[in-house]
Amino acid sequence: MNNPKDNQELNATLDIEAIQAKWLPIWEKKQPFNASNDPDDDRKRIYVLDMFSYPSGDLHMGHAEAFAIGDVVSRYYFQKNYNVFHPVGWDSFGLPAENAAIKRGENPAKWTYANIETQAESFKRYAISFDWSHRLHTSDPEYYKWTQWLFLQLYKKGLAYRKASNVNWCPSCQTVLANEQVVAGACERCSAVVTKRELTQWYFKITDYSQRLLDDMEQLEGKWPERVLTMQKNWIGKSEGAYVDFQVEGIEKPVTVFTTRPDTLFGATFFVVAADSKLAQELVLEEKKIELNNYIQEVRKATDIERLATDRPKSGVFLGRYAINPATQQKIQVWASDYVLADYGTGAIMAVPAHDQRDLDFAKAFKLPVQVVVDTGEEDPALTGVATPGDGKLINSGPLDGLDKVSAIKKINEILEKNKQGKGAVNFRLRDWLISRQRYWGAPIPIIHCPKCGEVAVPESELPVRLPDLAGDQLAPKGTSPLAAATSWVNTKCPKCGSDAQRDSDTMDTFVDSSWYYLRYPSAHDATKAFDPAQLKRWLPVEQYVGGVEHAILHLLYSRFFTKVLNDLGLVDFNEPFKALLNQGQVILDGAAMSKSKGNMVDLGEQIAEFGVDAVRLTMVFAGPPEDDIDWAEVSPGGSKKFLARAWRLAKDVTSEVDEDFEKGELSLRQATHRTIAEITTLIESFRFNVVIARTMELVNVTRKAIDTGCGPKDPAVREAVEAITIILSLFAPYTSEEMWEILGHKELVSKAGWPQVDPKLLVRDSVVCVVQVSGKLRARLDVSPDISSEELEKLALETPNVVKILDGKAIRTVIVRAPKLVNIVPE
RNA sequence: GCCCUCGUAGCCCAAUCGGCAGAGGCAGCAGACUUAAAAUCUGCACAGUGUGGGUUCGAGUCCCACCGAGGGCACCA
Repeated sequence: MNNPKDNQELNATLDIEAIQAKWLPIWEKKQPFNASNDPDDDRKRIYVLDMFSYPSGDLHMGHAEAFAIGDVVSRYYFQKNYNVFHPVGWDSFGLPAENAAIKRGENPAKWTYANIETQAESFKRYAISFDWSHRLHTSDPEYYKWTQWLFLQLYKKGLAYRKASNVNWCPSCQTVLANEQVVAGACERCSAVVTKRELTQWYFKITDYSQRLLDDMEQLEGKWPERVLTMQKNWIGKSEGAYVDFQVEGIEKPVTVFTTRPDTLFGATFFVVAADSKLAQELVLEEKKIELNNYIQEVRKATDIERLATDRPKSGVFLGRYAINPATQQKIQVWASDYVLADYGTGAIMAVPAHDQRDLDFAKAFKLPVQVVVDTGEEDPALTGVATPGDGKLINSGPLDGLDKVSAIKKINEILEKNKQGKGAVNFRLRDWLISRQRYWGAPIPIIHCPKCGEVAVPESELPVRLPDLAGDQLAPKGTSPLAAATSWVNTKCPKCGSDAQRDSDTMDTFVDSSWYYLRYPSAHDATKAFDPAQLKRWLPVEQYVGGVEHAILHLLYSRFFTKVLNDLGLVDFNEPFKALLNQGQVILDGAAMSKSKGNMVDLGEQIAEFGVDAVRLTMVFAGPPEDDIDWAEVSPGGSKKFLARAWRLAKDVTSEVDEDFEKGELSLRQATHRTIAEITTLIESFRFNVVIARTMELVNVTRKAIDTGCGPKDPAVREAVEAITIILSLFAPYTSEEMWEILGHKELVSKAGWPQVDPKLLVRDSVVCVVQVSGKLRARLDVSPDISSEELEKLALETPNVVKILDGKAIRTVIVRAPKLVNIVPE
């Protein structure tokens, strides 16, 4: 069809390097993605946010996936002519910078800000549709000033406090960790085995918000991944039950326990307190003290991982004392054991071995009595060694006899309350958030310790409390904060009384920084306040948040907590920060997470050099549903590259003029185009981007055929199809689509093109295929009008030759008609 | 141990309400173009949906059991 010269021209390959070099400076100059703050701009507004980056080096494959996915959402709303706010920033405090600084003998700022610059350049090259004018870094004093200010607001409300406690200690990071940062007994960051230390630390009182953190999830239902909501629910861990008071012989005040099974009170045959609790020390008889303390020593030696092993035999010490079961008036032994936790409930339990496996294991180990009080129909736990925690009829329980679990709980709670021996109660697994860290590269806690006045808040006018300029060995971990050794910084005057005082030398967990950054973005450079209420009104809450599931119970829980606190303080007028959440998966290789130590890293820069930015982005989004992991060994960036070149060639083939009247175009291609647009619109809004791309590929194939063997390159329908393809591709492949848009003769950027309008007339089909089944088996296909009546369709189906043959004169029991798509004939 | 999600072609993945198992891609094969290769274009083949039951006119889709994979929680009383 074409002479060889033309052929060469038509098969020209897309020079990716060249178009990247061509468009990057143009975008840089035009900044097409800045949000409008014009009060008269009445377009719909939308805040699209990606979880910000930690500047540990250049961008990697994980960033490439997450930001490619977030960018589809952002660019889609730009095309829909929304006023989109899609800001960028860095979570730039944290340990990796500090460790690098120690190695290099520098201040962490140097490494941090160099990495930020590298990532910023990479983000630009990767063509993420950011509004760069609101850029922030959490390690800037202009930012952490407000982190400190927020700490003080919480402090004033009694939501930031200091207490001595047995805390998680990471021996490798040389700092304490929050509960959320301990994963299966190991440090979330470095995987070192976490140990316990008795230390005085700062906490945020997140437990005050347990119930609300649960209740408000109702707003997120359906808009956050189910998995994340479940994880948060589990983490908050609400248990309903009762407090029950036990008298202990020789002790004045009763000891209270928390139980979820007050109905089994008559089966409580012994009593256990946490070995490492104060309570154990109060209850232990003098002559048992040495034994108890030896035991505690033993327990302390065990790591969390050993402690958590479920097959570990129960251990404990009899404290020499007896408690009185308030229901049976029986004397029961009081023991101390490490299977009871000091910081959950009251640190003491009533043990019901018949109906709780842990208690039964303990009873077996120390030959304590077992009393069945619920008849579950199962065998006697004392004989089988298997506790029966299920529901059944209460027995051996006086007034509770014959009741089921729910009624028994209700009744015993009434009795306890009447006798002032207890009451119904709720307990949560969630612990307060430990926020102090014994490291340098974080926001200093704005508190001064005065020998006369005690804890004194740094006056707001003196914020920020800047970090002193330390470097290299000065930052080396010593088990206490490096700031403590910076004497000229630590030593100060008490703001209240003026006497010699010392600054708090701990810094805040970096999760504090990230708990409010989304509030800072709209007024990122406002030096007078943390965030601007007018701007918050304009943009918040975040409409669509995009990020990894690894933050399900860290950043996402903390941010929800912060928002609720600020809501209570009257500083924000919403109580959930992120209306919708999209979790992207990980990029893995050969079924395993990529890691430097395994040496199976895929380098993003190399992938981009080989396939181009667009092909890498397209591959990330086409690989599968966004939340699935992408195994880079199983996907084909080469295929993406080929597809993009194929699409680009379409643009080159179009020979009609820019202002073509599409109405004059060939009908079947127009219908295909409009059907694709209609379908893609709903697919994008449900995040099914892989299917969007598949549909686009289909349209490319159809258009190719139309050009080569159909209506030809000059038909207006071809231009319409290629323009639609170009605009759709602009969500995934910014460079290729920009180039295509220009080839098509447009002067504006493709990001300003606007989402193509669907003409409903073109969605109507003049005939559809109707499936005719006999007993559910496909027997014929009919071409029918889409608005055919059921009666007519049934008649047509019954007349179909093949159907007549299959039925063979048999009587018909029923005919199911789903006009116009299906008829199912069921013979007797 | 408890809870959740998922098992569709050699591979990655599609399949509104239960209604023709296949849209798209990778890999494969064949052809066209080419001196040849690459590139490009065209065409082809491949599974009956992890297994066993059940509900239904009809099940990839709903229910039950089992197997397998992934994830979460895990001495939280």
